[in-house]
Amino acid sequence: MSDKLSDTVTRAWVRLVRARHAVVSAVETDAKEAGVLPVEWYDVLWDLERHEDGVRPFELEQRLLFAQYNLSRLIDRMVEAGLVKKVACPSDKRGHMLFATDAGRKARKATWPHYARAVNKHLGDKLTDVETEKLAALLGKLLEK
Amino acid sequence: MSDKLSDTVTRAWVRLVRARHAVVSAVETDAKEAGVLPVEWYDVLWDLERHEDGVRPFELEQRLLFAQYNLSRLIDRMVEAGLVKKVACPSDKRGHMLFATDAGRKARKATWPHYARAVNKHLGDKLTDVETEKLAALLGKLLEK
DNA sequence: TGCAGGTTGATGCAGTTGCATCTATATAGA
DNA sequence: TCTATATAGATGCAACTGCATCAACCTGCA
Repeated sequence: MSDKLSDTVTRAWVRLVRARHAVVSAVETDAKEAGVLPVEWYDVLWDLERHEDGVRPFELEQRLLFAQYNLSRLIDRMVEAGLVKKVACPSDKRGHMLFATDAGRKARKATWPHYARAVNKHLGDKLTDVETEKLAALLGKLLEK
Repeated sequence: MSDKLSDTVTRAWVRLVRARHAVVSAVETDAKEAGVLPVEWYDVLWDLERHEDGVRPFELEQRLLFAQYNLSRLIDRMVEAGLVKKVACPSDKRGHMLFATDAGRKARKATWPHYARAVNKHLGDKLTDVETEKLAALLGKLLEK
């Protein structure tokens, strides 16, 4: 393991940070202007909709890479906002199951086209299909092991 | 501009967010364990070292993509920590010039090998040189205009 | 020159994050 | 069964971020 960084690796590192920052902040700015849900809220709701039988917070934590204490409070806010429902978990008294409420489903649905548009604009439109595929593949390698 | 997101674009978007998160948080964990400077501190110092004649905060803001209010306070903390020196700007009484102190230079230098190792480990070693080059090129396209 | 509008940087405040720690419950093993 | 250890989730506190706004200063133009 070297203490030297090649120029190539350095460039990839810097650009990974910057490109993500550029894309995410552009998308979030668009979302904010449209007055729709923040990305994390969207992601949580989307996960809950795909798992209709209820989701334990720790599952969400693993799938969406949240810090435990952040997720705990995010869920509180979403419950407060009426988008998520918390139900005591019958099989584990420490925990609870989470469900999207109707309002949550509705809000997510209304949010979706804004994200689609923004992601297309700030990411999809800047690359050809082949390039996008390649990018996803390379990023995937960074996520392995 | 479509309200539909292709699977490919979606995958690239998700992985951009996750890969950056995975790499950055792994690198920061290593840095924290080693007790060296946080990345933003490193970046600021590095920029100051490369511009020996002093840097205006707004330049730093543009080059390193900081929010103005965050940078303002980050600089205060770094001045407080003795790593950065603030000098009234002779040509513009609103602003000041920033310089790295000797302690700042020393801290940055001590930090460097840890980042190099961590970035190699969490990014460089996961891709071939050609792949890294390609990744940097594709990410670069996301940063254009 | 004098003023309108822009730029630089700071800051009060509310909301969020990170860390450490706590409680309650579950589970594995003596 | 009883205990030790692990896991799920919450929370107090300090630090940080985002927003809005401010004061000071600069610049261009009438």
